[in-house]
Amino acid sequence: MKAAAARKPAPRLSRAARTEALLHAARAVFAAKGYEQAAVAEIAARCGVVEGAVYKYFPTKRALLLAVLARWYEEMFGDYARELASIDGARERLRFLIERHLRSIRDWPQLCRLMFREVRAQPDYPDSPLYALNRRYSGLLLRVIEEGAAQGEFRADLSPRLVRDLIFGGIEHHTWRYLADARTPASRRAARAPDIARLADPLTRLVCEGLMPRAPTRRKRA
Amino acid sequence: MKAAAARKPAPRLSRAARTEALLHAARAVFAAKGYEQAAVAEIAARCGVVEGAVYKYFPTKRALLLAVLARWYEEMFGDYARELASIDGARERLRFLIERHLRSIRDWPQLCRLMFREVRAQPDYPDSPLYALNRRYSGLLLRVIEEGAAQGEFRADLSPRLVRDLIFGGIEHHTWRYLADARTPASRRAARAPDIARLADPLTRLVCEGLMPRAPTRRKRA
DNA sequence: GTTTTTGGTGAGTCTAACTCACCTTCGGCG
DNA sequence: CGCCGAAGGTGAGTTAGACTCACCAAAAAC
Repeated sequence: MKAAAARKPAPRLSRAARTEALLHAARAVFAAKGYEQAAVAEIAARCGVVEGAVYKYFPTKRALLLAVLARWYEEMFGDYARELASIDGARERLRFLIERHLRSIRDWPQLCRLMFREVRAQPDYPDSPLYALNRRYSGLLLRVIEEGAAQGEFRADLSPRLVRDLIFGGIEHHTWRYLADARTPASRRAARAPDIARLADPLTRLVCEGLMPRAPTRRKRA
Repeated sequence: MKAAAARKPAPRLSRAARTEALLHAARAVFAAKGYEQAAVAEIAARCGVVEGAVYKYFPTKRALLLAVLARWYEEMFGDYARELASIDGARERLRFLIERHLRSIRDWPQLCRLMFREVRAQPDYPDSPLYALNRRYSGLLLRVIEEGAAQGEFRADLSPRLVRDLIFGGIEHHTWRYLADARTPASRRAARAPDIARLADPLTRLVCEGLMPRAPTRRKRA
């Protein structure tokens, strides 16, 4: 009772600083509660402001979510392209991207889940900046597949987009249980994180070599 | 003005008949509007009853959704197992299930979307009857893969579950744009339905043979 | 020191899921 | 045929949370 339901005086920040604080708090609350269960009032309270203040910075709750995720995307995939450039061979590049994708899901299951469930499913998604960010990201994998096909390391009779979607969709589906459960600390105990070391390699093999056995598993020597 | 905002007299149905009518109306409304945009009042109105009446039959809006989808699942996959039994060869059975899955998505994109977005992502899903139905369905594909491996037609060094998830997840991801857009008749014009004939085969080839070229594409003769 | 700009407030409105006390019709039973 | 209990249906609530707005006060501009 020391605060005695204290009325809030008023801290005061610049627009940039307040935006930063709101994005930080919003990420935490969205990650912990999911979109619908998250209350704008709680995000505001964590910054020491009142609910109405949030709407001075973001027009809607949804816009706040999109801003949180855009920030995360930029943090995350900032230097993927650079790292990728230092890897030789289509198959090795493929494996790298598969492993990175798995790692993103393992490390940020709640934000991935928001991306999959709240953003990608909405009709306004194709026009949002997040769509552009996602295209840039998934374009990395697409280009690896296309280049692999152009140089004869991959077969050229399959749509690169189909291959890309098989990989991303397959990973998402395989890790879905973890994505759905890893919300509260309580449930995270039950949901075991995907073991990247044991997943990246079989996945790469499956995509590259297929389900049917190869006669002597001949490996091309460059 | 001919109805003059007519007050509703009162039709009256048995519990079974009213439940049926509500499920029918709810499927239409959920399919057209999605879960959040669907109003319980509208579902009720389509049956000529008032909103409160719905809650005599279903405890929550969500329970109504689950009942709608459970009904749909049962309609849909009633005789899959039987049809599947008449097909020989793991690869052919795989192709059959891939094609059927694509067909379900093409024919019921809105309900698939509800399944993916509203049901599967919820924490109560693993305890719901829908989860059991889905396990039964996806078990068909899993068993095809396992049997194919047991009989040497498929390689045995890959987790069957990983293969299954790659297929289901890949299909879902590849058709996502259609799933997300095919809601209103207006938007369905833009979202072209997946061409099953042009998708089932490459998908089967990709999964079976892999991304890397095979020397002479040797096909086993049984 | 005055004015203007802008961060912040708190008391609203609005919508839609859900509740509840009551009404009314139907089927059974003397 | 008339009563009565059960069950379908009603409509006026309650509640929660997103969003709005008129106003205030501190900082910045002049």
